[in-house]
Amino acid sequence: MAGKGRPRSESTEKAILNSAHTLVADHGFQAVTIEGIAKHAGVSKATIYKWWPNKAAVVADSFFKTLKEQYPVPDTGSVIEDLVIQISNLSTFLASDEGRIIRELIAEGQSDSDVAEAYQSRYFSPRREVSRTILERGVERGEMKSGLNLELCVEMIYAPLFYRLLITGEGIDEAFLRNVVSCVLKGLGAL
Amino acid sequence: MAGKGRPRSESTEKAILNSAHTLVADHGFQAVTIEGIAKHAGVSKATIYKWWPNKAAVVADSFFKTLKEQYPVPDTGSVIEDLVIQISNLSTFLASDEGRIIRELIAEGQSDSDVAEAYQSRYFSPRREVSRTILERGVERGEMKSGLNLELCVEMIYAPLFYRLLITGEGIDEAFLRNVVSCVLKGLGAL
Amino acid sequence: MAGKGRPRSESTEKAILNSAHTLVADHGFQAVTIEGIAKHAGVSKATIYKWWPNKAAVVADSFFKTLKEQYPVPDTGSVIEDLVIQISNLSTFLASDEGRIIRELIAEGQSDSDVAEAYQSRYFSPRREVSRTILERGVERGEMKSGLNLELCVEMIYAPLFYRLLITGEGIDEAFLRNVVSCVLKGLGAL
Amino acid sequence: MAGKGRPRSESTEKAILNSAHTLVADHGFQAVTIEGIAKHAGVSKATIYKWWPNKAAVVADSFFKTLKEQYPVPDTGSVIEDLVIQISNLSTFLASDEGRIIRELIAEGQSDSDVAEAYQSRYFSPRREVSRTILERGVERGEMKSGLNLELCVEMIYAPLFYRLLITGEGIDEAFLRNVVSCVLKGLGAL
DNA sequence: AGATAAGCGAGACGGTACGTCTTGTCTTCTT
DNA sequence: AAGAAGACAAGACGTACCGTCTCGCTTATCT
Repeated sequence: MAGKGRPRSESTEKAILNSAHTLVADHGFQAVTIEGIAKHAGVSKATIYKWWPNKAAVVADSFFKTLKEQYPVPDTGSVIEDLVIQISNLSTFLASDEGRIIRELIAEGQSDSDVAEAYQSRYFSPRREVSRTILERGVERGEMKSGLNLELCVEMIYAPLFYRLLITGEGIDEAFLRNVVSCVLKGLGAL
Repeated sequence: MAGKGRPRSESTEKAILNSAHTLVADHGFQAVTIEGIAKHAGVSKATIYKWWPNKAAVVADSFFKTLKEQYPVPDTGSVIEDLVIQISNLSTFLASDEGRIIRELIAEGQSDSDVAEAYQSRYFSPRREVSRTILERGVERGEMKSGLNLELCVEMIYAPLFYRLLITGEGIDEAFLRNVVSCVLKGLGAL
Repeated sequence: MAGKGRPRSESTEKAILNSAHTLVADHGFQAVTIEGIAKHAGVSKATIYKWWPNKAAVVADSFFKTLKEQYPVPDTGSVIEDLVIQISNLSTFLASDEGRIIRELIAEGQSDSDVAEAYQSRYFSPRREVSRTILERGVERGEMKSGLNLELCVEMIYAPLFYRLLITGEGIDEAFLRNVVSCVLKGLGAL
Repeated sequence: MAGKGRPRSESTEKAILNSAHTLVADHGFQAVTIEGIAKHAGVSKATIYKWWPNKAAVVADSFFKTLKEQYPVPDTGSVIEDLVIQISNLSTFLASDEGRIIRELIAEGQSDSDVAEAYQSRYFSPRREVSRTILERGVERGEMKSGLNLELCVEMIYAPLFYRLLITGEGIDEAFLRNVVSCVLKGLGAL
């Protein structure tokens, strides 16, 4: 734990991430430049390049570090209700101005696997885990049959959300989500 | 109404689109530049800008014009089989090197609505229409109940495909597609 | 002389050379940057780099193109007078603010042989030639003996000038120059 | 009053000067950086900046401290021979790889008066003093007339050397130096 | 001995310029 | 007109040094 040399400045790091976040939220990922982030943060470009390899990495970091804590896992006693609440929260966020960032990160992830890895592990995995927990709780409670392919179940519930967000751009309302959830549970024979 | 002056050169347009396609296929969307396309096509940059507003437009055009004709609509007599065949063809293509282009166009579409509009109307709509036809044929045949929300049905069948392609990057095999299709049809009460 | 493509803009070139000259005259060679020249000239950096390889080349060009015509070759009938007049003019210029530029170019020339070549051929050679002409005229006139090593003569007359300018920094007055010229002519047995 | 605190490390100073000298000898003044010297010497940049104001100061110091002792003052009994020997030694050194450093320092001196002052007082003055001594000895010996302007004499002997080194780049041989020396002595009426 | 003070290596940092690259527009000549 | 050639302004790229700044450690002198 040598710790030689001047230690990294926390305030600088924060300034960079805050600036990145602000700028991307205001102008979109494409329009933001490292140079712009540096200027906005009152920081040297070299300092940014020292700690992050490229714009996507800074923005990803800024996004994930700034993220508010997750919503609490809903627990109404009904699997369908719980799932609808959770996914509804998620989709509200993803459709928001703030959420535009992650849509743009997903876009970036198509050609930068580091970014893809980042949103997978830092964003989606934890959220999928919550859905899984809800499902497992339903099985324990006897509300749902056991022996289901829960992975597939989660996947099919999340998929239409992203399909609308990324491909068709259609709006997402609770009725749609409710339809999706009940269709998947019925279709997999859970109910 | 021919118009005065020298007419637009067809060979030039072809050269541009071919070059765009080749270069994107070889190096990826991000790495390709208008300048590169112009050089590769032996064409002036200004000529490209005259007919397309930006790189994405050229690449989109090159992609859709180069596209081979669609597979014939499958007709085995079974809705599930037909759907699985169709989606399987689609997913095979999307997962291929060639298909990487459309994944990158989807990425680009997150911040360029013209591109989004383009792949919607020129690529996905026709394919969704095929699926819809298959479903309608099933209803006519009495294989499926009538009165279903076919839009939702198509959406839920396509969604997991793109979810894997764009978000998780997981591979797609026929078993997965078969699961998805039967789950959706069952879930919506079609069978 | 094909002349394809947009021709090089004369006004741009002039703006660059003028800016380079102004800035170097005002702030010195070291303090001037390509970026600064570009900004001052209202020109893109790339345009400068397109036509000159580096700062020294631009400055050298700007210096030599801006140079007023030479003083007329003096012709008083006396070799000594003529030489003193010519060298005096030269040294007055070299010691001036304007002349600081060429002193700095000579400095640059120590590590950039292109620059060295430039001031040799574009500045000093023509001036040495004038001195040589004066000497030759003296020989023709019978004022000086023939058979002298004129090269050496010119060299020894110019040398003390640069010695003071570059090494000792001492001022140069007419008396000094007169001493030098008469010493050299006497020393080489010209008189 | 030795002073409190850890004393300046001699080995560090030596390492810095040695590195500066080596690097400048190998790559030239322009290509050398403080950062490079620090790295090569295994020393902190801040330590260099603590004791020297800039690169030129370090290099000047390194050059003058590393300098071998001067050649002994020649004493053949002939002023011309002594002068030729001395100047020949000097010019051989200045034309060498090692001597390139001082040429580059002279260049630097055009825009940094501290450097100019340094080579004046630490390098050229002592050498001019030697020439002066030779001349005075000649006067004492009766080999030369007295009442001469010795300053001018020394100046005119040194000048052609530097003129060739710095301006024309021409080589310097003994014959040339002999010509110069005898011309000057004759020209000033010393002989 | 303990306190005090400076020297020093390591390395972060803001700043500035580098030289390159691409964009989108323009000007000229050719077809 | 259409188009190739290519100049151009604009501005970001990622790199390199500059000179300054913490750090923590070392090495002395002075209580």
